[in-house]
Amino acid sequence: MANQPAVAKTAISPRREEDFPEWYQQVIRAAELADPSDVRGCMVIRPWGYGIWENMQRQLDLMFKATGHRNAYFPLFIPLSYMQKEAEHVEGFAKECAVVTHHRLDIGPDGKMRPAPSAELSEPLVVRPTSETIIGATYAKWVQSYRDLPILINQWCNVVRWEMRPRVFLRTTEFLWQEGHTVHESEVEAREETRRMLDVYETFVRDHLAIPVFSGEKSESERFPGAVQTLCIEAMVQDRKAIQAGTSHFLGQNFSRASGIEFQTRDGRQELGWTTSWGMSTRLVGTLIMAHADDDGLVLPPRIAPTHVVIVPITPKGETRAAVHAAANNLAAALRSISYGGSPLEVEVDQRDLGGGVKNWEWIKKGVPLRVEIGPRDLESGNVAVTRRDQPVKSKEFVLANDFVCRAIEILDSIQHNLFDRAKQFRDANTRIIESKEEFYDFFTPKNPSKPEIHGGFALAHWDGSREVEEQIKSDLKVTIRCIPFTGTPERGTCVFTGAASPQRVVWAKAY
RNA sequence: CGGGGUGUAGCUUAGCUUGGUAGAGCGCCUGGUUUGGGACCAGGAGGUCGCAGGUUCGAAUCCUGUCACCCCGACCA
Repeated sequence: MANQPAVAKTAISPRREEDFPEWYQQVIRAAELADPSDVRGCMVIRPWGYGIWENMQRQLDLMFKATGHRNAYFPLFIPLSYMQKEAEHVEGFAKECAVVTHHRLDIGPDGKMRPAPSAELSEPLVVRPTSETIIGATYAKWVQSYRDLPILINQWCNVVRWEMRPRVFLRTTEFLWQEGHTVHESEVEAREETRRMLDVYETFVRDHLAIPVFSGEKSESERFPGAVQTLCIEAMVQDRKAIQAGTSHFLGQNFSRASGIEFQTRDGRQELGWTTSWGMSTRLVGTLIMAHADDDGLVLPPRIAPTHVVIVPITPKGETRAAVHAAANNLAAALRSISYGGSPLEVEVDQRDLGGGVKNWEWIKKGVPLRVEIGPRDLESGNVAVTRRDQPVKSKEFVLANDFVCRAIEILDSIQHNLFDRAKQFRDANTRIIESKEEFYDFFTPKNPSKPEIHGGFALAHWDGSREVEEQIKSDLKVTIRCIPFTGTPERGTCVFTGAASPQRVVWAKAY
């Protein structure tokens, strides 16, 4: 007998605990979500990954429409002068802007193509890192009266931020996102909008991505450049780091002032509009991966999966092949007639002439919620073998095909809830109330500094509100305040670092 | 932009010290046996060894330059 390996073979290597960043890359590769591109910092989003993004878009779009928003599209290019309009905004984005300076190529003296010196733009164009400025300039033309308000617009588009250290989905130079931009008559209304859209994100991430979040406000140092207030939702992924899953900004009158969004009020005065902006991006795909995937690959919450059920026909003998395929297709048809989350169940029959094991493992790595095998033995019994992706790989269950059809939605819902519960349990287990500086430093210091193990988590600790403390902690531990959480009953206390008064606990963590 | 490292087939890589113009595993293709946990047998395709120059009869190997990428620091959805 050969030696049993110490740990079961996993589809993804290394495992999460061995090397989390490398595991993440391998999951993306194994699940065929995306490829790194020849252009540094950019990615090719493959159909399986794009399918997930499309489902995110579809669901969020419904939610935006339901809260009164409409889609529009604004230019990719922003005149350089627009970027200068809001001082903090310029400072925040200047270091990561791609700039277009020419509008033609020609052949240079060395015989190679180059931007034609004769075709230099009189004013350089910035590829949008976000669209506040150009949308603001447009809104300034649209708004004259309080009757023109509110303006509630969203756009789906790509943006470019020239990042030093790209990582697929998490931090790419070009990424896809959604940016909402609204103008309101009053501060109260704009603040309500800011909070409403954060709640939309929280609901979406909880109910569709099965990820629990802390929602709250950013500290001043983490605020969006130019915003008065930045709200966010913060998730914990499996290496216990925090990741911002969505943000909503109350911009006050800063961008209105910069862009000249002015309107006549009900009592005849001229007033600046109150604006908001809010966004979430393809980063959520990365968040989803790091939140739920395991050592065998991706694990998709059913509500966001491009395919809910994959049927794998097992056809060992030639004479039963046709009958097995027919049974598989019948089952698929029955399942497709069921509605799930407002549209038909997505069912794939994998008829490729490959071994059952090979096919199964491919779907495991892609994270399909339910796998169903139909083989010759099932033709008479009417059974199918069902495996849930949230259960161990070999936990196959034989059930009557008809029963499975009846219970499919129930099982998917059960997977959805199980993934959420699992993620919440993980987060709660790694969220610690911390009362002293020593405890805090201990929590965020790995046992093995040369090759840090997965450690830390969320620390709920009192903070005196000073920027100095934030900077000290960041430089000592790379830990930052992820948010000042919304809480019904703030618990007063004293800062664990300075002993000064603290109005409430804040969430600290290492972050992506 | 500072410090360190690496470039050989789609991926992981051997060979480099001691020059003799490429080998493996996985993947891919063909045929067959298979198919209910990643199968097997046989055959096959794929590399101007990052790029440019130099030394040499001869360079993946030695020298010079250059480019790219990775890791660690400052920035970030």
